[in-house]
Amino acid sequence: MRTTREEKQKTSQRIVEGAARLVRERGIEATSVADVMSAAGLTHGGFYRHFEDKDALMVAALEAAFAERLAALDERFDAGTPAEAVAGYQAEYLHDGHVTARAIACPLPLLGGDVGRAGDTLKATYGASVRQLIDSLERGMPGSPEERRAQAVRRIAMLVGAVTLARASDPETGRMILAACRE
Amino acid sequence: MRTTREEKQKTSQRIVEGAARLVRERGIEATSVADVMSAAGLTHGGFYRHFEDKDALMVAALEAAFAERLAALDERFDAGTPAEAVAGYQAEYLHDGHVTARAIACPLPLLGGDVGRAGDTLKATYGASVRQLIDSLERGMPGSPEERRAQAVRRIAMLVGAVTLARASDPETGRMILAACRE
DNA sequence: TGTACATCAGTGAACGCGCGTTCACTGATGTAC
DNA sequence: TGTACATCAGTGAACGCGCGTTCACTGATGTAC
Repeated sequence: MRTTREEKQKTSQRIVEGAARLVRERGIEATSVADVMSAAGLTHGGFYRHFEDKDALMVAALEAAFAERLAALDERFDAGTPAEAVAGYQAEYLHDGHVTARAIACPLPLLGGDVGRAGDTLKATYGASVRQLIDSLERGMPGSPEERRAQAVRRIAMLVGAVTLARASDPETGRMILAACRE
Repeated sequence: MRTTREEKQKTSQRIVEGAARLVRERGIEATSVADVMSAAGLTHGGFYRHFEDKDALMVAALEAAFAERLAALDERFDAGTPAEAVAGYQAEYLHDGHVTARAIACPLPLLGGDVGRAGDTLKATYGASVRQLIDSLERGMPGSPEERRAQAVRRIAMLVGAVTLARASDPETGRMILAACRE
C-alpha cells in the first residue's frame, strides 16, 4: 500500500486544501480529522503519516486559505493602480457572494474567534497573515507612509468586522451592515 | 428536593450568568451544559427543568452578555455628552483590558464566528443586539441623521474587527492593531 | 387553617455518539549491495 | 542491472473520553378541598 514520495506530497496537499475549505465552513472544533481525510478520499488512520496532530493541520490549513486570498489581491495590484486594487478588493469583500461562500472566503473573519481561543502557534500564523495583508493593502492607501499603514489596519479591521457582524446577524441586518460599510 | 418558584427563577438567572461568562471564554461548542450547571452549583441533570436545550441557553446567554454591555454604554450617555460617551466606549473597547478579559467582554467579536455557523434563532438574537448597539452609538456620531447611522455601523465594524484581529494574533501584532485603530 | 395529593426542582446513572489518537497489519516503494 | 531487505503510506479496528440528552427517583413545594 505504500505510495511514491511524489504521490505522498500530492496527498498532503489534497488534505490541506480540503481542510482549508472545511475549517472555513465549520470552524476548527467542528472540523474532524476523519471528515478532512474522507474529503481527500482517504481513511482517518493515515492522517498521522502527514501531520503531527490536528493542530498542525489547522496551521497548514490557515496558511493555505490565506495564501489563496493574498494571491488574488496580488493579481489586483498587477492589473491596475494600487487605489483600484484596494477598492476592488474592498468591494468584493463586502459583496454578498464573499459573505455567503464561506469555503473560499477570507479566513480572518471566519476563524478569528476560534484562533483567539487557540494556542500560540495558530495565533502566530494568524498574526503573520494579518501583517502580510497590511503590507499589501497599505500600498493602495493615500497619505504619508506612517498614515498609510495605520489606515490600512483600520480598513482591514472594518472589513473583518463588517463581514463578521453580517454573517452572525439575520439576513436583513446583515445586508444593512454591508451596505453601510460600502459607503 | 423541589424548591420555591422564586428560587427557581434565581437559579435560572445564575445558570444564564455563568453561561454568559463561560461562552465568552470558550465559545459555544466548548461550553458544555455540565460545566455551566456546575458553575451554578448544580448537577447537569436539572438543566432541562430550565431550558429546552443547549441552544435556548445560548440565546439567553448572548442576550445577558449583550445587555450588560449595553447598560454600561447607557451609563456613559447619562454621564456626559454623546460624543464623550462614544469616545469613552471606543477607548475602553480598544484597551488591552477589554481584549484580555473575555468573560466580561463584548460578545460581538467573541461569538461572531460561532453565531455565523449557528441557527436562525441565535442569528436573530445577535442581529437584534447589533441593531441596539447601532441605535445607541449613532446618538454620538457627527453629521446628518442618515450619515450618522452609516457612520455608527462603520465604527462598530472597525471596533469588532480590531478586537477580533488583535485577539487572534500574536501579542505584538495585536498591540499594533489596537494602537492603529485608536488613531 | 389543615390535610391529602399532585407537581416538579434537582440528582446521578445511563444512553448513543463522535471525537483525536494509537496500533497491528498490508503490500508497494525505496535502498543497499 | 538484479535481488533482498527495510521502510512506510494507507487501512480499519480499537482506545478512552466528553458530549447532549433522557430517565427513574427524592422529597419539598404547590394546590384543591
